[in-house]
Amino acid sequence: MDARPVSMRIKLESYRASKDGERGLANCPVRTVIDTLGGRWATLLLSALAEKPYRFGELRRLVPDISQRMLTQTLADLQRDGYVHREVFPTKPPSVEYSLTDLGRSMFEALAHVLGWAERNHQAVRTARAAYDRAAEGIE
Amino acid sequence: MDARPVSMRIKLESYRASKDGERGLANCPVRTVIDTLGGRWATLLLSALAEKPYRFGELRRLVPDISQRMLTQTLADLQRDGYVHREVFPTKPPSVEYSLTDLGRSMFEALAHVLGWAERNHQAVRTARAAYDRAAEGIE
DNA sequence: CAGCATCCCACATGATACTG
DNA sequence: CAGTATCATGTGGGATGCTG
Repeated sequence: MDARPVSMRIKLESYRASKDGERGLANCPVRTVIDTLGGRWATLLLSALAEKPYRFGELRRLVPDISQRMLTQTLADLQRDGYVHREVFPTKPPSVEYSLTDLGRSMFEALAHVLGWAERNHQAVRTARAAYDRAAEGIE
Repeated sequence: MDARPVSMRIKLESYRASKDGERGLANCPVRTVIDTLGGRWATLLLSALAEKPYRFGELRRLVPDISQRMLTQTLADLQRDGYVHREVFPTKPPSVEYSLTDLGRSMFEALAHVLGWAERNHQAVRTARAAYDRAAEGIE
């Protein structure tokens, strides 16, 4: 019996094409998901929407650093992948509300493990980086 | 009392600087972690190393698509963040073994939730994308 | 065997201006 | 309010050749 915890038994095969004949990483299950989440703003917007639905302008104020272009585009990417629902209210001027779908909530539940880990351990990572950089400094 | 599951209560503040005075996303706890993991090869190499330690050449054969440049660089990034331990054996010619550190194993345990979700749900994501693209097609 | 140095380009992201 | 369009740029990543 495999003594490793379940979480350690992710199969490397999951990174390859799901069907023979498909080449490269285009069809890789993991990359299908990570490519969208790896962007600079996706996890941030997902965290906001996990809290509650928000409108475009509210998100903009919530994340002042994001440009309007990237806010629009990231939301579109998340909607395209089925994580986010976009609802237009034909008021005047119009308002648009964004919310997580069931798929999005399901995915965020998994992602939250990483976000939680990051909250708890980012200092350890920073410390490791500083040590690595200090060691590299001595060599040059 | 907050009825949301623990995983939903990731605080948006975690994305901001950990200390006042630090501006932008440079000091964001989540970005500190995600910036490294978001790359094209990091999760793939971590999955391999979670299985067992590997040498440079073994990793290269395991992941034929990766260029030598990116294999070296990604491993260095992972080592710098403290996820990976690099051990040089002064044989001739030299061999170098890479393995997960305790920090790396801890982090991968969280990451595995996302990888597992991706394995189980990538088809749903692909389906959502196809539907979105089909709808967009009709408009143009 | 396990890298490093160099060149190069596509693409992700930002800045700015305009619109229904 | 919630976008779109356009231009500019930094950098992630590939290709290739060299080295201890």
